[in-house]
Amino acid sequence: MAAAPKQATITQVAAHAGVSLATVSRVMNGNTSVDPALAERVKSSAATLGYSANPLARSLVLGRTQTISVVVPDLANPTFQGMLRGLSRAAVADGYHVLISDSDEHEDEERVLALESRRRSDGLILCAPRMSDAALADVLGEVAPVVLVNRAGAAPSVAADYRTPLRAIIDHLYGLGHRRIAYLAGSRHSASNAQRLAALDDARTQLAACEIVEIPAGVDFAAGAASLSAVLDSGATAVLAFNDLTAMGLLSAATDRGVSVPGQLSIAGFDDIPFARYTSPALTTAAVPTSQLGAHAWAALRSLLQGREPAAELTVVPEVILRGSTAPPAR
Amino acid sequence: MAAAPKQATITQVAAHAGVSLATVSRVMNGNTSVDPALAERVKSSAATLGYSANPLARSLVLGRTQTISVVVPDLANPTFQGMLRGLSRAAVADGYHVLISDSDEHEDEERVLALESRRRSDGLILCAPRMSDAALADVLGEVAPVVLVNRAGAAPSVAADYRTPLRAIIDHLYGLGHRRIAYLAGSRHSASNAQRLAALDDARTQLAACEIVEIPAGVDFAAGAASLSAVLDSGATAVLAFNDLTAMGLLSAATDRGVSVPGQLSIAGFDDIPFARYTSPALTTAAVPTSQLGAHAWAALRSLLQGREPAAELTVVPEVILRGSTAPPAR
DNA sequence: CTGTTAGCGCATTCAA
DNA sequence: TTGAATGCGCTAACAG
Repeated sequence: MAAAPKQATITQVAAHAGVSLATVSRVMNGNTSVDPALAERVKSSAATLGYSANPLARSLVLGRTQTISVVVPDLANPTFQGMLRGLSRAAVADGYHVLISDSDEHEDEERVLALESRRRSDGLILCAPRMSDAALADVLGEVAPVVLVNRAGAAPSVAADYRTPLRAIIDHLYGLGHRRIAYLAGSRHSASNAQRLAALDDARTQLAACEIVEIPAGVDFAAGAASLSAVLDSGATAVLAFNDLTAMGLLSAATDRGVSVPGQLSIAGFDDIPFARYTSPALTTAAVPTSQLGAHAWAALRSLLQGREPAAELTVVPEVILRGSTAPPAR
Repeated sequence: MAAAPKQATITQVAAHAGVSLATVSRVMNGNTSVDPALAERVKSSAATLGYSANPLARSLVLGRTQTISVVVPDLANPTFQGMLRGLSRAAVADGYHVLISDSDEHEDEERVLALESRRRSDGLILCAPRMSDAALADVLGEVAPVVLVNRAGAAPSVAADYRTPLRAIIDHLYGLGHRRIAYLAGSRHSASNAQRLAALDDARTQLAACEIVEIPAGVDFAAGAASLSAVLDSGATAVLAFNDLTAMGLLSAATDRGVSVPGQLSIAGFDDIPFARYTSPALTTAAVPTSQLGAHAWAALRSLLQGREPAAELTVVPEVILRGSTAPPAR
């Protein structure tokens, strides 16, 4: 039962059809300079023998595998899941296969996996948020063609724009009348952090009398819940959470403590994870189009594979989703 | 920039070291019957040239690719994400690469992808819940060695046990004093459905005066919310939802309608999705160890690849997680 | 212990 | 238009 199914070879088809290997190869590859009658005979033989060319042998002689490799830090991370799906479907639609590697958030593993999987493929899509800039630059040359995801470097990249939608959320809150807003900071090393801080700075300088106080929190539910006291002490009437999980933690803690949302406190998240619409009240957030991000990554890599230079940096802009967790401040 | 990095070949290493191809091959593969001095010279040459064997050429001559393929219906489905991670990490630990295909829930696509990706790998792990038994049986022979996930067939399989934990949840509710329990039915075609119904039947026959009423619902949040009226009309004091999403929908609707949970109604879900612990009250549910399921799938396939026959069917048992959404019935 | 040779299965020159 | 020969890069017989 464990036996590999035996596949017919081109030699067998040639013998069956009474022609040479070359002719079979020509027919299978749609070369027109073959007598129609002969071609038909070959096709029939191929069909009865259930033949199709061995992709390995083909790869070896053609120098391309019709496969791309993808390295992600954690397959269980929702960010990469959507990305991977968009990527996979787009690549499959173009006749490519996808080799994945989960680096388990381990940096040196990232490097090894990238190099190794790249040799079995025609190009690489690299999600390596942890890797140092130096290490990244070092690897990039050895794995070209390569496309980076959510990270800049000496290679084409696709990334989500965090700055624009965060600023849009701030404008939304400001428009509702909020003048003192708290920002629950998450991971400082996150590639998106600089963008978020930039959006905060923009708002501070461009919006009259708009104060934004930064409160260290974290990236998960517990961090959000734990920050409630600090938020209340800050005097803020609205909160920008680092992500939806943090927002939900805060929302949950607020509800437990009898702080009404959005009556006494408005809360906005980021990411639009599937559950964001089901909290009470539903969460205002920004939807990162991860699937689209993956599709773009493939498009960029495909350009590279075809010898064209894609745009150096391609950006997808998350859409702000206004729900019930934000409203005008009390009184 | 799009140029592929040029890799040294075994011929170049041989020339550089002044030996034959065979010797280089022997050294690279750790064959001990090589003069230590020569071996050292070869290694040094390989190092300076940055050589490592072309995996494609190796695959062709060895007849194995050190790669396995995985076909899933939807990469965005949480069930497969954990599975894929467990699988990927386990396979990588054993020096194997993973080729994935997302069939986009399309049955004929499942077949094609399975066949095609299988030819680029040494074995297949197939998640094909939609495929008919006949179509499955048809494919199975052509893709061996193969391991099925969450589905029985003429091949080794790994699956989650839905019956035992569902029964355990029922016992939990019965133990709390509930005697009339509603079951929110989901997808009838689901492979797990028969198991759930079996658990229900077991309970009905083995627990004295225990009524279980079946209410058609669905598999998502909206379906759960929509079933509230039917649940209340049924006179049940506790509910077994098809999955966590359905449970959360019901919980949300109940809260909105002023029905206290677990005071007036106990609710249990299934799956333990990441957010289940963060609802108010937190959800009693059963945690399907998807990552472990993936690791088991790899272990079974590895056995097959090594010529051993693994257990025909390997089962992981979800652990029941008791949280705040279940309690003794009112009064 | 080392080198020579023959494929793995295929695409593609070059002749015919 | 077709067939014979060459090689993609490597491993594994087979000699020496």
